[in-house]
Order: sequence, then C-alpha cells, then structure tokens
Amino acid sequence: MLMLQSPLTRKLSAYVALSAADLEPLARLHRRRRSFQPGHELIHEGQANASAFILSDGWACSYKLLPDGERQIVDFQIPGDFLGLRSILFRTSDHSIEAVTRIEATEVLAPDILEAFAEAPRLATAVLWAASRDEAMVVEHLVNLGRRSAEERMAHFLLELGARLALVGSGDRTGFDCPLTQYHLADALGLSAVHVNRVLRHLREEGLVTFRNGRVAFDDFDRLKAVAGFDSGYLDQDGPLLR
Amino acid sequence: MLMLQSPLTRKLSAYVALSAADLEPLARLHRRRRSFQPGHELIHEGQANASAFILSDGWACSYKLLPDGERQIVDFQIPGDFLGLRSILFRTSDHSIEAVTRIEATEVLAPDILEAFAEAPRLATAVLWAASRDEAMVVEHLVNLGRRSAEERMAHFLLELGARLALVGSGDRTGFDCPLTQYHLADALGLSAVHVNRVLRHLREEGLVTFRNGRVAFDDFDRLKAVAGFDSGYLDQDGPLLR
DNA sequence: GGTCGCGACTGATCGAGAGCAGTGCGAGGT
DNA sequence: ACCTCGCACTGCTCTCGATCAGTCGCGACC
Repeated sequence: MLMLQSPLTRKLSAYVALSAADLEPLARLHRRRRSFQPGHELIHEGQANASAFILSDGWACSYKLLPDGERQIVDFQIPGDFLGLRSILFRTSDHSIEAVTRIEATEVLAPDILEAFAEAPRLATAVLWAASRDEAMVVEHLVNLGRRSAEERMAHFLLELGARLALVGSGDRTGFDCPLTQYHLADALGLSAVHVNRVLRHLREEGLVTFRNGRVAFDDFDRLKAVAGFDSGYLDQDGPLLR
Repeated sequence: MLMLQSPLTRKLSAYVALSAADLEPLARLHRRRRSFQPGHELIHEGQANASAFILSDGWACSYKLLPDGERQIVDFQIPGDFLGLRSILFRTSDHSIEAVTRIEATEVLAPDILEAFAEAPRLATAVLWAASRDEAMVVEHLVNLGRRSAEERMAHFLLELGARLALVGSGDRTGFDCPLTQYHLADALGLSAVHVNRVLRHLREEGLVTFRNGRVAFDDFDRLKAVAGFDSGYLDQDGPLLR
C-alpha cells in the first residue's frame, strides 16, 4: 500500500502502530493540492475554522505578532510537516503560518479532519503523539531564548535545524541548504537583524559555521556542538510504544 | 459516577466527548497516592520509564538544566494538572519536574497508562488534545522570552498564571495566592533574581501589581493588561469538538 | 541603463539587564 | 540566646545586544 510509504504515515507510525483500517480515513480525506508564493500567509492568528496543510515541498514558519508589530517565529516547518494542527484542535488559531519559500502543500479542511479523528481514534492518537514531539522542540527553543547568549542560540538553532533536516535526508554533518534570510533568524532567535549579522560573522571567523548563499556549512561540527551545548536526544526514536 | 466530576475528567472532556467506556480504563489504573516535600524532584531529565503524576494539591514546575548549571523553568503545574506526560510518550524524559510546595499527587506507572491508551484510543486522544492546550501556553511563554522586556514579561506571566488559577477557582481579578520565590520567577522568565526584584519593585511603585508574602495582588488589572499586551483568548473553551 | 527594493553588512552610540558584593530579616535548630 | 540558612532587597559597574544611520551588491522592472 502506497500510503504506508508517505513521509506523513511514517511519522505517524513512529509511536503508534497503525493498521490499514486506522489509516483508511486518512486516505479518504478530501484533499486539494495547492502552491503558495514566499510570504503568503496560510493561516493567520485569530482565524476561525482555518484549514490545515500537509507540507510536501518548501519551508514555512509559524509565528505570533505582538501589538507593537514585532514578531516571534515559533517554529519552522519542512517537507513532511503538518501545518496548523492547533488551529483545528481549537476552533480559532493562536498563531499565524506563512510560506518562507514557494511551497507545495495539500489542504485539508477542518471538518474532514475532525471526522477522520472521530472514525479512527487511533489515528487521532498518532497525530497528537507526533505533535507532542514538536512540543519538545518548542521547549528546546524556549530554553534557547531564556538562557543562552546570542551566539549559543544561533549555534544551537542551526544544529537543531540540521538534525531535523538530516532525519528527512536533506542535510548531514557538513551542513544543509537553508532558504532563510537573516531576518528570519532574528525573528526566531529574539535578536535584531543587525546583531544576527554580527553573530554570524563571528561564528564564521571562529571557523565554526558559515551561513552564506542559502547554505549553512558546519565548518567544525564538534566544536560547534560544544559551543551550543547541543544534545539531540529527543529526536531519537526506535519503534512504536503503542501497539 | 464520581469520576465524571474529577478535575481531570472535566479537563479531558473539554474537547473530546468521553463515554463511560472510554473512561473505564482510567478508573482501573493502578494508582498510588503520594506526597512530596518542596524541592523534591519527581522526574529528572534523561530518566527512563518515569512514572507520571496527577497533581491534586500544591504546585510543581517543569524545567531543563543547562550544562553551566543555569535552569530554565518551562511551566508551572497547579492542582488538576498532569505531570510528566512527555516522559511517558517518549521512553525517556526530556525535562525535570520538581515540587515547588509540598504536594499531593497520584502516581501512575508508564506501562499502565500505555495499556489504558491502547484499550481506549479516545481516552488517549483526549489526553493528548489537552496536552496541545498546554503547548499553546508554552508558545506564549516563548514569545514572552523572545520579544518582551523584563517588565512586560513579568506582567504577562503573572496575568497568565492568574487566568489559569481563576479557571480552577483559586484566583480572580484582584489577585491570587502564589507560593513562588523570586528565584522561581527568575528561572521562568530568563532573568537574574536581582533583576526580578527590581522589576517587581517598579511594578509595585507604578501601582500595577504587588507580589508579597505569598500573594500576587493586581492593583490595577486593566492597566497591567495593557502593559503586558495580554490576551487570554486561548484559555477559552466551549464544548467538545470531537463527539 | 537607470532605479527601486531587498538583503547582507558595518560603525557608533545607548540602554536594559547581568554580575558582584553586599545588608536585613524571619524561621528553625541546638 | 545564638547561629545559620534562605529569601528579599539594594548600589555599583560593566557587557551584551538594541538602535540609529548608513553603504554595498544584486536581481526585477520599466
């Protein structure tokens, strides 16, 4: 069965063993393939009954805006990720999601997802279990913002992004292709764009990592990990816990 | 049925309609009532197969430690909260949890929970759905750390805590009882204890909020909300989405 | 070919919050 | 009665990162 090979079902089966019957409602979902330009806002904060999307190509980011216009990027999404789950779980969305690059995604309507969840509770359990893993990443990000210096934050952030991309086969310990601007980094790391630039320069001069022309190159992976205090344990996994 | 009235089942039924059959495995869980002294570490980062706890009285906090010994508190737990879910979902815990006050909690063993989840997938769905709401709080906290000044952070944090406590009936717009030390606030807000003290003094002098003798008093609730840019929308709820 | 706009990059200055080094005070222990 | 320990609180200095005010290079568009 083809479905079993998709990145999404592989992700879902990581923690919860899913039978064909559990996956069947997923296959029957009304889906609509769509593509969006960079900067397009797929979901905005406060929106009611927003659709969700399964990202098949390109990068997106979820963020929140503050009254004064500043924004905090909470997370980036890469191919295989599920966008906007929380906006389905809670009638209105507590965050916005926008396309970073041009993206290809499959739109799934909120009522359809809820119906599938009602029909196959094990599927719902699997989706939410996977969401908990994303929460672990958000928690890491929070620690990053609360307790690390600008340089440690940057190092940690780039390593984590690299580790996530390595899981889906687009990155290794030499580096990865990265479409983000320095403004994206600033909004994610709670820094000014100016300071992001200086930090990147310093990391480059130290021979740790080079961010240039859409590519992050780990010049000294091990020393970078030491600077960042990086430990990727929570990205490990080894077979479903719920059978 | 008594179970239906407990804070936990009320929380679980907020988003997913649960039948007696869904709740039955919960009732059959092997439980053990325990109490712990302030400062006791219930779960530590990296621990494998940790138990979970349902907090019935007192406050706890979840946190992560950095190599240099600093810590970042991710979240506080109040009566009715579930402790250590992520340590059950992923064999090993990515965070520590310790008692802030003396606490009363019911211990639930990991295999028992997984068994209950396997028997009643709708129960699992409900638990994880509730966990997603906690994630929304973590995201708010992240925005707090990334983009707000020390004063805004403090104001926002105290208001949010107040709103959560008001939901369980122990707090209103005049304030709430709060067993935290200024060190707890510092570790939660990514500030030094020294600066927490100054910020609290300033907020008091401005007539906004007074933190003293285990009590947070909102002296000017509306102005405080304005300072904090506070909006508690994501704490709202109105009937299960999954029936 | 000019210009418009975005993103990378830089220098100078300023300020929020850290770090250090204390004091004061109340609760518990002996 | 004294000591200790934890927490609240304060003044001083210094640093990290923000803010301001730019330049430069490049691709898109007329």
